[in-house]
Amino acid sequence: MTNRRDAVRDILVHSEGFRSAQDIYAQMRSDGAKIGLTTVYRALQALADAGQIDVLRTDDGESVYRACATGTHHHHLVCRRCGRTVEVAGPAVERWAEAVGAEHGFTAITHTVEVFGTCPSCSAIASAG
Amino acid sequence: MTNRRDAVRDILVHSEGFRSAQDIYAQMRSDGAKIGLTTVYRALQALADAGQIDVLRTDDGESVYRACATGTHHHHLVCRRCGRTVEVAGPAVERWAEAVGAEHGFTAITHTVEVFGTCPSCSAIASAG
DNA sequence: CCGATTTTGACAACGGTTTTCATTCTGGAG
DNA sequence: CTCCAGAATGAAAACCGTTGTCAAAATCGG
Repeated sequence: MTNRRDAVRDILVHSEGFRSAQDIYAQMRSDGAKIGLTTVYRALQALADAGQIDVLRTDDGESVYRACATGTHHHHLVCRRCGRTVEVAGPAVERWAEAVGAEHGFTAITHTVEVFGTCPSCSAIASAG
Repeated sequence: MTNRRDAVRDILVHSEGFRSAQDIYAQMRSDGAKIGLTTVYRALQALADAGQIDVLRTDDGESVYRACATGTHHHHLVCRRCGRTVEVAGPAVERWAEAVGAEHGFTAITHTVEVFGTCPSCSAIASAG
């Protein structure tokens, strides 16, 4: 039964930004779901393995997950204040990464790129307050 | 006394790629140094705070450190096989990150970029073996 | 040398993640 | 429906890197 897995994915699909496993677990429990933390982790791993969600590590070592709109390669622009996330394509970076790798004779280039900033709403709040 | 701190930095300076705290600790002990793991962590934090070393998280949540040649902003091209690291400047990425942020109205843009690949030596080994 | 301050490091605590293992659920066979 | 095998589940323990605690040791100023 992948019932729980679907439930976990559902949370992610309806979330704006990245969510942590514990976060998702807490929400499911407060929604009344009978699910264990273990199962949340397992569902998350399964989804990540299936390429249905993205995973990345925060600076404090927590894994965060997000259901991405597309299955294609892209990066994220994340608001450091509210967590709002925008998916961005970056042909320029892809080319840059390839070029940099090639320049040093490296092959099979991959890369991780994350852009952080303060979103318009949060900027407004910040400058107002 | 920053004796230990210097010792820790020394290890990093003479290392090719990124090293983990535990890794550094192990090496110092096997070199005969009388030092505690706690102190290694503290030294690493101090060095990172002083901007003398770079820190990043591996995919499995471990923090790894590296003494960088320059104090200016740059990124890393890391061999996924042997860990060899090349510091690369990427004006193009900087501009791209700024542009992407601005395009969505985000301010105070920062970014993390890491490029991974297989270095020439390791490529040779791989194709040979 | 003496006291104040800092540094050190063994050990415990922490927190997120993973493993363990007994229980529950599922689906097919009889 | 009952029985069984295999998969899924989840509570609790184990793990592991990291951080905090606190007493002992080193260092500095006088």
